[in-house]
Amino acid sequence: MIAAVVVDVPSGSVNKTFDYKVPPEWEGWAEPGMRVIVPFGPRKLQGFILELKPTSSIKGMKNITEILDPLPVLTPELIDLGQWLAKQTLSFFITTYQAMLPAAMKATYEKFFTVLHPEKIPDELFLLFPANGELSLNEVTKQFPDHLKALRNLAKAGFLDVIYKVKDKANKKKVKFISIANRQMAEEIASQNKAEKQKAVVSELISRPPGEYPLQEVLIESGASLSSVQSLCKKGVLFMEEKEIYRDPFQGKNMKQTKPLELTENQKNAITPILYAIENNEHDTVLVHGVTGSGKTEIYLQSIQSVLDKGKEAICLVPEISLTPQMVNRFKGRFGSRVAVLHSGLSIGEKFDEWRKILRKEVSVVIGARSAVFAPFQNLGIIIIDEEHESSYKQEDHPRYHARDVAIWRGKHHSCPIVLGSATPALETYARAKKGLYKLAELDSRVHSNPMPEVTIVDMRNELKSGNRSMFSIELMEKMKAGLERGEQTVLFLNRRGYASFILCRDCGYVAQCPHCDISLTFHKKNATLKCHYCGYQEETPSVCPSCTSEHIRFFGTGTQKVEEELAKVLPEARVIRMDVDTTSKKGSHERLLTAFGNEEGDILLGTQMIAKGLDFPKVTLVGVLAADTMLHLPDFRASEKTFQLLTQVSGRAGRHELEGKVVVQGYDTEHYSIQLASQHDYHRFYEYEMKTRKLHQYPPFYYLGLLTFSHLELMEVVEASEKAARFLINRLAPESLLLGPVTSPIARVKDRYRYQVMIKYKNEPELSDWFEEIINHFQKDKNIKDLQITAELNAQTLM
DNA sequence: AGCACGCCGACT
DNA sequence: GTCGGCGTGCTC
Repeated sequence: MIAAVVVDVPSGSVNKTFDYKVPPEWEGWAEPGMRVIVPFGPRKLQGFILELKPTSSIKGMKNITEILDPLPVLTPELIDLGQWLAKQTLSFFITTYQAMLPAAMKATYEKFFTVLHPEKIPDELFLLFPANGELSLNEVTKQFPDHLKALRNLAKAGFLDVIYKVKDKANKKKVKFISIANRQMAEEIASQNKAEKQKAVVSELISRPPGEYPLQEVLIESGASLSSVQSLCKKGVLFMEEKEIYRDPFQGKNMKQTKPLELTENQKNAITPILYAIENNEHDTVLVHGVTGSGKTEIYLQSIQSVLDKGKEAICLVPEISLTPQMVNRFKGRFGSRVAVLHSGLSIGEKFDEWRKILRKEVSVVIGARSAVFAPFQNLGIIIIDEEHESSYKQEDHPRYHARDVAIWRGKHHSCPIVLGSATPALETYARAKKGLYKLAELDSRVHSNPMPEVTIVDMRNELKSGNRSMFSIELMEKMKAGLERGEQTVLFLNRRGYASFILCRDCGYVAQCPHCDISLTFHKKNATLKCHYCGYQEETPSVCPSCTSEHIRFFGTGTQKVEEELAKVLPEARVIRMDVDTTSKKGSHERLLTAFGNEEGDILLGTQMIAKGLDFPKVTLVGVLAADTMLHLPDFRASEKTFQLLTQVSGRAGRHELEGKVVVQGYDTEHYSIQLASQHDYHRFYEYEMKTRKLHQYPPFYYLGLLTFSHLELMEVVEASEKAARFLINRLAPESLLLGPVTSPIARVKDRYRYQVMIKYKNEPELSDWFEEIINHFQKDKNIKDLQITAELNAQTLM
């Protein structure tokens, strides 16, 4: 039997399967989707079996070295999905398969020297070898780099052997358990008056119901040490066993059991097409467009319930789930231990454990971030994507997939519904729904029919004119004070995107720039440094302007720290909880701060993007947006859409329960339609307006956006390469397609590399993927241009 | 991606 | 003469 294997080498020249013989003893065990170790040249590599076949035309095939999994880790469906995805995203096969699995399953490689002819090895080198005879090349490089050469030469001469080892990153967590092996002996020891420690251990176990207990726990309870337990095991009184356990990130947390809520008329209408598709095993994509607080989550939960009732499985995607422990609690509360949670806040090991629960069919619901869309369920009944417009559903490195596309692919495969939920759907999504490609369910009122919060827009230019130079408008100040007096809470949102704190000279206008990238440096107060967010370059903050030596050089822009300081001045009695990258970098701090705010240990929650979504606190009656328009001027055709979405999300944090909510939006470009329409909670008018703009400028959803980006240290090289690519494409594109460029990228230089791009706006170019591939291959082979980097995207979300 | 093989410059 | 620089091409 022959196995076709993709190997763990992300390179174009080996982006195919290699045939290996399956040793007879593994026939019947080996299956497509299993990870294996195979010899590859002189090395050993991890790989995936994609296919088993009886014959092969390859001469001199080698044997598979080892099979790593007892069960396939990729289902046949995922194997197909990977092929499609590789083509779609112009990625290597191995890259797509690795993206589907938890990081813990990726291999690490290590080389070792072993001794073949001891008599030929000088003593000083011989001494380096550990007892097991395997000397790690890595260790040598680190500790005795001087000996490296000698060892290499000995290997070349054949006196040493080099062996290659493939290891799993995966560490199945193991814990020792003890139990009573012989109860009669145990009771004897417990009644004796010698060996106090042993007696304590045994008594502890006798006092418990029969069964196994974690060693560590018993030791602590009895005050004994490991040696007493070991001698008891030797005597045959106790039995000790190592067991694989799951790390449980939710250990010790009590989930309140929740019951399905009665749906409103509105919700019933929305859930009908979903339940219909579930009932009839039909694929359908349903967009649930519901204003904030309209009860989308309850629709998700009840849809999932109906999927589970049919014996099927469900995936629910949420953006960066660690941001909403509330959401996890609701799922765990409804479905208990049938839920696995996959999000970026978990350690590699924790993610691995959650994932294994899915593979072993120990759970039937997964809630998680983007990559959870690959959960290896085999009987999938629904995929829900909450906040479907979120840009985090698009992976920004290879494979550059969009979870929405993957979900729909899987929905077709399993004949099951895909539910997209949002208060502010992506324009693409809403357009498809209107066209009838997706079903549209509108939820236009909040569950408790409490009104949408009243939004006031404040033009900060007027504030400045009337002499208010603080960062809070009179209106916002008064409302904050009033809320404080009533014992209510405020959320202050600072939109920092496109508004980094940069250094500006007030005399000559000099702005500190990164010497390696075309971008201004960001001021970090912590150690008074200027940092580049693209390449990590750092320098000290100058005290005089490097350009005109003026001393009037200072940092502009508003950081959360600065807002916090200002708040302390104007509202000293308010307790402020600040949430930003600085205060949430430690694991769990995020949740802790939110819990503190929920327990009313703070009056004002001040933060950036991370507080915009999903928070639901009854006492919040005021939301302040400090700089609503900073994103509008970014070179991004989605700027208006993103601003509208963000303002709508933030406003939605106010007045979700009995108390009425108010929102104050501050900005400088307050006439802008995305600010005006967000304040009126009018998605539909925003949609109409924005669609006109997109049509006018020929952007998505009217056209797909293909993007080729070239980068090189030499400007001339990128210009030439991108022009060549443009010429290649222009002859092939359909007449209604548009080719723009080559032009410099919005960020013209990153890490000293110049960046040029070619943009293709197209409606239907089935061969574009092939042409992109051809271009990439061409430049890869071209020996006249070295070190040219090309990235290609068929459906670019941004131009940066 | 690695690694071997192979062909040219600077050393014992 | 040889050690080692990196350009080239292959890995079932």
